[in-house]
Amino acid sequence: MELDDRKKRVLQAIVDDYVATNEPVGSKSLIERHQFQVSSATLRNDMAELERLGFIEKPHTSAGRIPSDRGYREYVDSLMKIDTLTEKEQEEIEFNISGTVDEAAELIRSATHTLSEATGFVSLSMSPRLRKSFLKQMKILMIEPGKALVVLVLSAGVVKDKVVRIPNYLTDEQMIKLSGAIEKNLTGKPLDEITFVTVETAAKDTEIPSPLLKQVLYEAYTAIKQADQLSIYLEGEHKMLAYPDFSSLGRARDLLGTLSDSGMVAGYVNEMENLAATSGKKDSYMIRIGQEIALEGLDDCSFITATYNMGDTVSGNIGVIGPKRMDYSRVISKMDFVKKKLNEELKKLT
Amino acid sequence: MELDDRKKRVLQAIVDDYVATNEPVGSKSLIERHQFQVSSATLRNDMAELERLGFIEKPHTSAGRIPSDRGYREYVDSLMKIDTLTEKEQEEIEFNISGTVDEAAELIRSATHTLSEATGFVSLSMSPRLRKSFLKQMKILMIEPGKALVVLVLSAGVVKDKVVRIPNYLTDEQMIKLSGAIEKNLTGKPLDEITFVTVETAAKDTEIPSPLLKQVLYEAYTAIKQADQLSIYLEGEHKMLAYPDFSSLGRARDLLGTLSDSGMVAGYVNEMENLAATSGKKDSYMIRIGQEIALEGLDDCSFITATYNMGDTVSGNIGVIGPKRMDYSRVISKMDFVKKKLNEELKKLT
DNA sequence: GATTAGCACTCGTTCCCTTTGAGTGCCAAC
DNA sequence: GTTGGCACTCAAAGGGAACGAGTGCTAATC
Repeated sequence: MELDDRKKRVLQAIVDDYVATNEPVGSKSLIERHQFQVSSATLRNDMAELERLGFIEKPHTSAGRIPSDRGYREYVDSLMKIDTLTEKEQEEIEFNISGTVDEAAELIRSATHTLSEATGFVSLSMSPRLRKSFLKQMKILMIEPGKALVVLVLSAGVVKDKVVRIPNYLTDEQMIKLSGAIEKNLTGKPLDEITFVTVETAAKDTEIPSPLLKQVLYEAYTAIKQADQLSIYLEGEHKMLAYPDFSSLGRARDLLGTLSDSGMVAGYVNEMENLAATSGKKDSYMIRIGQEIALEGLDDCSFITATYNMGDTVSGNIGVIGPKRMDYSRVISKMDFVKKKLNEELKKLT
Repeated sequence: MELDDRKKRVLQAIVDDYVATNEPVGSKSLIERHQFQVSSATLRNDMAELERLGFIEKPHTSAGRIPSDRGYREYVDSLMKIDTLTEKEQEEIEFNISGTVDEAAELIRSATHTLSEATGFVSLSMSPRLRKSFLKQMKILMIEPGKALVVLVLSAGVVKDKVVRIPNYLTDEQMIKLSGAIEKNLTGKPLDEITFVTVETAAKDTEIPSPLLKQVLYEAYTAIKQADQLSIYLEGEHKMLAYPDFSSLGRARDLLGTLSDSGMVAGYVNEMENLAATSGKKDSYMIRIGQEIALEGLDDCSFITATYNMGDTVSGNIGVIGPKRMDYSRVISKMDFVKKKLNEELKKLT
């Protein structure tokens, strides 16, 4: 059931006006603000039809219309045109992201910060998904008797480490031999193919007594697995309080409560990413609107994410969470630009 | 101008009632809820006097009284009695803090989490102040040409590291020689006594060409200095929205906005700590009430901190931020218990 | 001199009623 | 298919009365 041209224009105008004013849009104000060559009565008919089809809805009988989730969906999928950033906006973003930082994690964080500043919304970033990266180096450093530091250098230029407990009477030499053996056998293997058995096999030809070995191997193994763990960084949560969409304390609380559970949000972003990857669609961004977001308290939000890349096999996400009554075009173009810059800077690091 | 006994009791009762009900307290309800052997008129006289002295105030002419900042101050300084936790409360806290964690940072974080859960307020922790800790080990690991990892093991059992850029043509051996030399000369020195010059001197007898050396030394030096940097962790900000004290969107926004600037909060906590240290007062906690807190948007909050210890020379802070209309006794006793448990667990780690 | 009963007064809160106005749906005419 | 007209709806804004918890003050009492 395709919408005819005028209905499309009407829907577009309603979304635009509602985003701009936060007031339900009536047929009359639509006529005033836009060049429709028909009367308000005609628009009223169109609006009744749009409502019947589920694109717009009424807060109450005698009010104007507001877009439904489906209406926003139609808008972002086929009605809006992504606008380009001004020179100044571009410069601001560039200035904040590029520069002196020379560690990936810090770079990603500064991109996230920039994203929140530029949009005025909550921004987020996921740590790079390292399961496809491979081991380049592994060192085990004795710290003191019973304690060692496992240092992993991964292909994406990432360094991870973890303090582990080891048997007291393990010597420095044994440690070096062991890490050498593991390193030799596992270098080049993607993290997600490393299992405890792989690690055990790798260490076979060291002449360390087996019970001792087992404990250290287990620790080394968990260190490797931990490197693979996702973490999320959120910024600007408090900015949501500035939007009238969350002026009710209850909504605001639900929203911030959910956002404070970073594990949950991380899981959701991950899910979005997987879905996008398997669906084969190759948009430069993913978007979820209102009830499409399966997180409590985000019914009035939209959730937009994009993917950044570190080398060939490693990627992560950045994203924005804002009121669903947002200027999608601006937000998307800003996020797109931040992503682009971030990718460029990440490339420089490797 | 000492308050007489009855006035003290009146002030105490007003704070207690106001904390419990969030309603301005009138002379009549005071008589009803407490066993005063005098009439309401007498209390009215006392209240007028307490107001004149600045301990309580009226939101408007025909309302009851609420404690002023000064009133709360008097209350926490001399009126309240710290109550003890129930078995169950203690167990809950113990359960959450002790356990399997064997890294200090994680332990501190879990204590912070517990603190927020137990009080229902915002909790925070500062990373340990490492400037008084000393270097135990230093290793520089080659990662790839031009990149190395500086690993520092500090006396408090803390491990810090940083990826640094080094000249491309520096060899592995040179690196080992260099880190050996630095380590040998700086081991046992407190971080805050290490300057660039110290590092430079330490490396003197390596035979590495000087311009090369300079860059690496500078990187090593910044790595050491960075280890000393304070960071803060905040949790439970959204919980503040649940309190009627912040039911006005504006207040809530100011509060969360300020809390989101973690550098600022960290600076403030640090200042509190320094002040307490120099003033020589040896309370187990520090407390700031309302306007005493020099941070925007925290006028209606109280800020309570305590100090945890890692070894002899290293310490950090944990703290709680809640509405100043809080049950101080409960919060303080909970924080005290969390601190005690945290200290115990930290001791086990070393 | 401290305490008390009594009383006029204040002022935020609550409730109810009216008015306003933007917006709607529907119908008959074009 | 489009339009002007019209009756209808309903949230929001405004006004005013009644309420009531609380106050300060005064004059009497212990």
